[in-house]
Amino acid sequence: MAVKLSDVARMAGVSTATVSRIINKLPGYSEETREKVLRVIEESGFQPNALAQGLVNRKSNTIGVLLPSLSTHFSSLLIRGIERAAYSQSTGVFICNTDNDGERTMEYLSMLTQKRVDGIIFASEWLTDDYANFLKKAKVPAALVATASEDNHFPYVKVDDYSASRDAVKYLIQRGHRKIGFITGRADDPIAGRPRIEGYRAALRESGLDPRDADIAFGNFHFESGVDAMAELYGRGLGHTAVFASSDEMALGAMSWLHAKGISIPEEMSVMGYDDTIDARISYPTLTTLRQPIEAMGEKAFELLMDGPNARSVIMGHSITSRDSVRDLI
Amino acid sequence: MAVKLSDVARMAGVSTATVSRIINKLPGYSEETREKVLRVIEESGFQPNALAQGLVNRKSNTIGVLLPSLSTHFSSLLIRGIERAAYSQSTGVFICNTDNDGERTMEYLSMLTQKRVDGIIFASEWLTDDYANFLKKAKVPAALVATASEDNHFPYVKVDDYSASRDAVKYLIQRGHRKIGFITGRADDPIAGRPRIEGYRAALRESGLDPRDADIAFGNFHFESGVDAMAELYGRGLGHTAVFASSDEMALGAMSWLHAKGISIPEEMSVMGYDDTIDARISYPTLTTLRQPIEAMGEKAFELLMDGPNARSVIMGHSITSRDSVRDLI
DNA sequence: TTGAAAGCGCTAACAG
DNA sequence: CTGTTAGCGCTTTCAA
Repeated sequence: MAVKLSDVARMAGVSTATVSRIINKLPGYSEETREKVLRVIEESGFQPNALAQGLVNRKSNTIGVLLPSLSTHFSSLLIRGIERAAYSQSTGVFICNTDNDGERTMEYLSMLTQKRVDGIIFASEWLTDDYANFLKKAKVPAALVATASEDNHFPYVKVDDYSASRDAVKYLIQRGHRKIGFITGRADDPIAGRPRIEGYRAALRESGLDPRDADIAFGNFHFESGVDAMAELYGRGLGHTAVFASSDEMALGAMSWLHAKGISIPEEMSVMGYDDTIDARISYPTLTTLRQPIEAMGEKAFELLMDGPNARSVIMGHSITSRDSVRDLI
Repeated sequence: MAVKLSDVARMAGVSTATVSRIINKLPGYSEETREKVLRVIEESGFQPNALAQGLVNRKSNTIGVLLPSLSTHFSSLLIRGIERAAYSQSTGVFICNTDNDGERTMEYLSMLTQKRVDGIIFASEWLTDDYANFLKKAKVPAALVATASEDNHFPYVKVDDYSASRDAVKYLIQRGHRKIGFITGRADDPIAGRPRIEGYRAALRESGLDPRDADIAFGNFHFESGVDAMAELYGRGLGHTAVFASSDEMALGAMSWLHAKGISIPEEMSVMGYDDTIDARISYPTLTTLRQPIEAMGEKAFELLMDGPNARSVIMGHSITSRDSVRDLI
């Protein structure tokens, strides 16, 4: 069995209370005893049992992160941000891949509350009433990142998807594009779907252009769906000179289709992405994209959790990273 | 305060022992009491405190995963595999990004043992004596994935890097390539460096070709290093018709450089990768690559952990995924 | 089939 | 400055 606090106490000839004070850096002992105890700890290899500590302190120094996918660069960056912030506060991070499955999500929610995590970060996925109710009943602090919830009860951190999408399209318009296709999430997606579609339309309208439904094709943010959507869009023969995709991955999918058809980028077709993950750097040509500060959003989400009840939602700024996939038509 | 087991016991008019038996599905109660207790649990929203359970059971149903990076597809796939296996056994996964930093690694090792994880999976990074000694002293079960250790004390799961590299190069040779460049990790890397270099050389020699040091350029497995290595290799003017890179990411880097120079792939230069992550599918042309079953390796690593002392290391099979980046010269 | 009670490893009054 | 002791929420003999 591992050495425990009482062993240390005995070996050092002091009480458990004293050892506890020392390892927790509380006041109440002489420098002399401190050194002695520390030496015993060192020699014995004592590692306090965090389960016992958590039990009495009602704090596990642990959080959970729920996300719908582990395989996108978006997730990776988010996790990195969260992990970095958590590490700096000595807290452990449980990762939970929900696979977009309601049942898995509920089971993870339950597991995390049983493990008495100090908070839960819910990422990229719409927070349904079911989830929200569970969290409220279990009284687990939660923060949302890159999403929001029905009733706005939980603090969130995200970019303004409407403005971001609008700015991206305006960027293309400024460069002389008039016929702009859009590959995005479904309109019934209240976060990455509808607002971005509305932003796209607003940008066109503000420039006196006419947004048509046929200019839009739908995907699920992953590569393959970008390939398919580009094929569909191009097949409609609308004469687009540029296409804006709602994720870098879908933009790469679009580019892949264009390459395969021998349509040169950006000479014959400009492509713009959304996110600015490393996908945008590894593509050829490199991808001009709407940048979300994903890693910073992850860090911020952790902070929201730590802020407790007085946490305030934050809208992070977006920006445009210009690379080589958009042609200047002017 | 959350409702606890003793609350449930009181409300159901039974003892805590009985409730405990019921939630743990142990024998020793009538169907009638079971139903009553279950109803109370349901109505009260009781969630057993896993910290308390862990304290008495000496089992936390939790593992830790240490990896040097979170931002590669390799990591993502590995985590997915581990998480899937863990989820199926109701165990939580702490992710720990060491950033290839010894100090962070040691701190995480310490955090994980304090949290009394049931095991630690150590990925992609050479297990130094320091780490190994810590694990042995703390008596935490550990398993290695995509790596191994100095003293071979811990079970591991990996592919045979030597054979894999050799097979990849033989594949190129079979397609008529004679001048083959190699972009790989440093020779002092005992896993992804040296063995792959030796495999490369062996393949050449076995075909009567002469492996030269100048045919090799070094990278760190990431995209940018692939770009640089390709530039260097090409600059040497050795007339390569193919280049083999020790990671898909580096292969994409190489392709990016070739694209930029107007060198067509695979017509003027064939490119082959290693891993078969989604990077190989999103590139254009799609990448022919040496496939490691990364996700399965993750699952297997978890199983090794659960197998306890009688876990046996396993070499996973590799294969070659043919796509469009290698030209047939025959 | 059930309950009383000791104990898992630690913290925090409280007393000295 | 230091020790005693009563929990934290659960499991598990042992006895009934």
